[in-house]
Formats: sequence, structure tokens, C-alpha cells
Amino acid sequence: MSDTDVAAWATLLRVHAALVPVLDRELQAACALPLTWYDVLLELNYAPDCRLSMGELGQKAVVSRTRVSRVVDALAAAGLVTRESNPDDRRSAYATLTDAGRERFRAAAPIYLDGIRRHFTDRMTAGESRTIAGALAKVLAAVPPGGAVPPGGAVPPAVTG
Amino acid sequence: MSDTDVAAWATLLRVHAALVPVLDRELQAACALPLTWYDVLLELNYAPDCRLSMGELGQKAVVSRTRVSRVVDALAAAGLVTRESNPDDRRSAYATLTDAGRERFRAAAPIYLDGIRRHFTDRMTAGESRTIAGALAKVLAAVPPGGAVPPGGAVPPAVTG
DNA sequence: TTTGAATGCGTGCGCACGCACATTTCTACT
DNA sequence: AGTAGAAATGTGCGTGCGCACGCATTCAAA
Repeated sequence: MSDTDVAAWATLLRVHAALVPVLDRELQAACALPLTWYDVLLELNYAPDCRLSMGELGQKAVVSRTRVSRVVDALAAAGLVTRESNPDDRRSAYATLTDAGRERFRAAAPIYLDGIRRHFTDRMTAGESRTIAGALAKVLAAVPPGGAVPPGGAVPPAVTG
Repeated sequence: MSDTDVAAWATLLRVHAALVPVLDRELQAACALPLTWYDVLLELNYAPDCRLSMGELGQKAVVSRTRVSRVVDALAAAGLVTRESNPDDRRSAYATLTDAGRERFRAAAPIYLDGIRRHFTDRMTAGESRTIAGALAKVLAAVPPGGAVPPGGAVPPAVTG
């Protein structure tokens, strides 16, 4: 039973490993835009006022929270976003999409979406696609926050060292 | 239509980003075994004579072909595999599972499988799991080899120059 | 046999990524 | 007000990873 149980997860790992480089290269070749940048621009474009704090970005985009800081630095250096400080909470820092950033994103989106369609969506039925989205959303909702497992053992307590 | 089309892929990316660190940590906490090591041990254990060449390992396991070399070095230093040369083709190098490696893998397997079950499989129905495995297998079979897209355009190769 | 291309592999190098820690600012409680 | 703790962010550092390249070997053709 283990074999069939693990099949879905194992295949997911392989698809990710095989497809991400392909989509990343296509996007870079067409728009000179790394996938990480695209993801950040996407979330900013979707957010109200095209503005998000670093923490929100780290939570919404597929980027580590600590990494967001440097990615935003790079994006700001490229003129695609601006750093702003929040007058109501001077700890937090906002990243806001610039016009150039929005235009760059809108140019890149069709490329990326087309890649997803050609390599991923077109290979399955609409029903399969919906099933995947639904099932994986349930998985995502139940995954523990952070890469946690700080207490002793993963499965057995195993208190003593 | 784009939104729902991309949903499956986007969720896959998030699940991967969220779950891989969790499973990796659980495995490391319980067995001091990185996921990459586990994957290599798994393929070796499944292979005939517990032996595979570097190229085969790179193709079967979720590890870059060039990275295999260093991973095998580390595994050999840990006594879990041995490096052997192929007398029939002196270019190739074999990695063979040792008894210690096999034992280590067999100890780790239940931990990893249980993690997959708790965080992934148990969150969906058996039908959903089968659908995911089947659909993603189709995607995998159609993905272009290598991270390719060397020629100019991203979409059509267009044979003639 | 000789020669050129192809295959399999290992390594130097640079990049991306996340962790642990320090810093600044906010919040709650006395 | 004053203080301890929490929250949000930025940074030094080590690590994993893949690419470009070079070396050894094998195959194919002349």
C-alpha cells in the first residue's frame, strides 16, 4: 500500500524538479525575469494599492521571509518597486509596485501563463486540474507553519538523548 | 479562465515550498538523514544489485546529475555506499549500497512514509491521490529533458535558422 | 590504425537560500 | 511613566545547488 500512497507525493516532487527550471528559463529568456521576481511582482500587483509589507510578502509569495528583504532590494535597484516606511508602525517596511514594475509584470504574465498551460494544464483534463487544486489546497491548509519540529522527536517523543 | 487554470500549478508550488522543509526536518531529527541522501539510498535500494551509475542516479533520483557526484562522495564518507569502477566502461562510476546504508534506509523509510501520510495523503481521498499521481505522471512524461530552451524563442523551436 | 565526435564523470565557481543573531519599534502590564 | 516581552525587519554566514569547463574513455568513420 505504501507504494501507491507515496506515488502522488513522489510524482509531485519530480514534476516540480523538472518543470520549475523549464518555466524559469523560458521566463528569463523572454523577459529577463527570475521566477522569484515574478512571484513578488504578482503578489504586489494583486494587493490593494500594489503595496505589501515584508512579512506579508514572505507569507503570500513563495519566498522565505528573510529572503524577501534582499529580493526587494534587487527589485528596487531595478526600479520595479519602491521601499517605503509605514508611518503608523516604523518597524515595518512597505514594498510598492512602480509603473515600470507593473508594466514588466504585465509583459511577463502571458509568457509564464502560456508556459504553465503548455507544460502542465494541457497535459490533463479540466477535472483533474480542479481535483489537484482542491486536494493540494487542503494539504496546504493543514501544513504546520514554519519548517517546525523544534521539540524532541518527530514521531516518538524520545525525551532522553 | 487564467485564474483557475493556474490554480493547480500555483498550489503545487506552495505545497512543495511548505512541505519539503517539514519532511526534511522530521527526517533529519529522527534519522540525521537529509532528504537528498534518502532519495539516493532509495533508488540504490530499488536498483538491481543495489548498484547504479552516476548518470542513472542523476536521472532517477531528484538530484542534479552533477550534484550526484558530491552526494555520493558524502555518502561514501559516511559508509553508506561504496564507489566502484566499471571494468567494462572505465568512464562510468558505480555507487553501491552498503549493508550500513541499507539498514539506515530501512530505518528511515517508515519515518518518511509516515510524514508523507500525515501531512499529505491523509488530507485527501484515495481517489484524489490517484488522480494526482496519474495526472502528474502525464505531465512528467511530456516535460522537455534538461532545463532546455537554448534557441532564441521560448515557444517555437522553428527548425530553420 | 588514425582521427574526430560523443559519452560519462568530476571540479571550480558563482548564486540563491535559510538560519541565527542583532536592531529598532511597538504593546502590555505594573 | 517605566519596563519586560513581543513583533518586524535587516545582515553575516554557512550550505546546497547547478552551470561551464576540462579530463578520460569509448564509439564511429575513413
